[in-house]
Amino acid sequence: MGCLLFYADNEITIVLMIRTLSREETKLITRRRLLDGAALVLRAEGFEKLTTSRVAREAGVAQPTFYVHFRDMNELLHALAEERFGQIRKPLREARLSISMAASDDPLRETFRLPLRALSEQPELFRLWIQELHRPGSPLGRMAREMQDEMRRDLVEDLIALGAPAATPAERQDVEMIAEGLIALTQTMALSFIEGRYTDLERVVDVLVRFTLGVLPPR
Amino acid sequence: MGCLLFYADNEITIVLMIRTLSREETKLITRRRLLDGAALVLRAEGFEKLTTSRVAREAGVAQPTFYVHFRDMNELLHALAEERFGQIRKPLREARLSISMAASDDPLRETFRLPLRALSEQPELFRLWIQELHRPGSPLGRMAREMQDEMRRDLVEDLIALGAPAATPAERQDVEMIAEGLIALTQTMALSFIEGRYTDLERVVDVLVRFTLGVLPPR
DNA sequence: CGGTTCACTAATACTATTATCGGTGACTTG
DNA sequence: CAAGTCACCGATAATAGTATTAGTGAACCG
Repeated sequence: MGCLLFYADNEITIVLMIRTLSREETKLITRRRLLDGAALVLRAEGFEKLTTSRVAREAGVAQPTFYVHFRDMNELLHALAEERFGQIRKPLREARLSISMAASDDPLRETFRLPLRALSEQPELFRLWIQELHRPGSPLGRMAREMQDEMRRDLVEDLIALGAPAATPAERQDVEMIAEGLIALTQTMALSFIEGRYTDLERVVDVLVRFTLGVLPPR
Repeated sequence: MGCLLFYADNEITIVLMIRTLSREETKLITRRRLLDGAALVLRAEGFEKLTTSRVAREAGVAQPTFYVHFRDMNELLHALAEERFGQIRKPLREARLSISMAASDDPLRETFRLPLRALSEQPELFRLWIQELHRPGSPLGRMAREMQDEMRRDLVEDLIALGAPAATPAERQDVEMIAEGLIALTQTMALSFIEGRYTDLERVVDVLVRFTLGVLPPR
C-alpha cells in the first residue's frame, strides 16, 4: 500500500495504490508524466518555453528529477518523437494499404480521406510535426523529415501504379515532385480544416482528388 | 574628415570618410550593420543563436549598443521582417501584375517563375518565413500569416480571371482551397529547390503549371 | 568657441537555465 | 529484519543572456 503525490500548477494529483508499486513501475509513471508534460508545454506554449524546470513542474516533480530519466532535453525530445510521430505514421501507412488493396468504393478518395481524418484527430501533434519539419537542427525535425521522405517514396509508387509515367529519370523526378506536392497539399488542407476554415471534409477531398487527377496524364 | 571602426569576428572594418558624417548618418550605418548582422546569424546558425551579444558582435559594436537602436530583440525582428519580407512581397506582387497585364510570353509560367526565383534567392529569409508561419505566438508569425492571406486573396482573383467558377459560395470556397493549395505547392517546391533536390527550375515550373491547369475546369 | 547632445562603451545587476551533488526515505534483497 | 539500492529532492555551481547605468568623446549648435 502507498500513494504517489504529484504537485503541478496548483493541482495535486494523488495516486492511491491498492498494492505497493514496484520501484520500476513508479519510475515509469514519472517518466510518462515528464513526456506528457513536455508534449503539453510544446503544444501550449511552444519550443522556447520548453525547459527542464517547466517540464518537471508540469509532471509534478522537482527539476533535478528530470535528469534521473533523461540525460538532457534532447534525449527527452528524441523519445517523445519516437513515440508520438509513430502515432501519426501508422494511420498514414494504413491509408496507403487501402489504395493498393482497392478494397474501398473509391480508393483515391479514401487515400486522402484517411490521412485527413488521422491528422485532424491529432491536431496538436500534427501541428508539432509541421512545425518541426522546418527546424533544421532539431531531433524531432530530423525524424519528421524522415517520415516525410518515407511517405513520398510510398506515394511515388502509388502514383506510378495509378498510371504516372516513370520510364525516364526525368519522368521519375516529375513523379517525385508531384508526390511531394500532393503531400504538401494534404497537409495544408488538413491544417486549414483543423483551423475551421473549411468545414466539409468531403469538399476538401474533392479538391485534392481534382489536383491529383488533373496533374496526372489522362489515361 | 574621420573614420568609423567596426571590430567583428577578428575582422576590422574601417570606413574612411571624405567628409565628416553626421551623427544621424553614422547611427543609420550602425543600425544597418545590426540588422544585417542579425540576418547573417539567422541564415548561418538559426534562431536559437540569435542573441543581442551575437548580433552586436556581428555588427562590430558593443552589446549594449544594441539597445541604442532597438528596445529588444523582438523590435529588431519586427524591423527585419518589415524590411525583408517586403523584399519578397514585391516580386510576388509584380508576378501578379505580369499575369493580369498578359505582357509576358506565357503569363502563367511567369507567375510561378518569379516567386520561385524570389524565394530561392533569399533562402534563409524564406525558411524563416515558413518557420514563423507555423508559430502561433510569434510576431513574425502574425506578419507572415497576414502576407499569406493577402497572397491567397490575390490568387483567388487571378484564378477567377483564369476561368475558375465562383458563382456560388461553395464554388467560391473551392477556389479559395485551390489558391491555398497552389501557394503551398509553390512554397514546397521552392524549399526543395533551395535544398537542391530539384536543379532545374523550369521543370518545377512545369509541374506547378500542370497542377494549376489540371485543377481548373477545362475552358 | 563653449555649452549641450547623444551614440557608444565598460561594468554590472538581474534573471533564467542547465547540470551536479550529497542526503533521505521508501522499496528491495538476502 | 537488516543492509543495500535508488528515485527523488534541496541546495547550489556554472553558464549565458537581458537590460540598465554612468561615463566619455565626438558631433552639434547658438
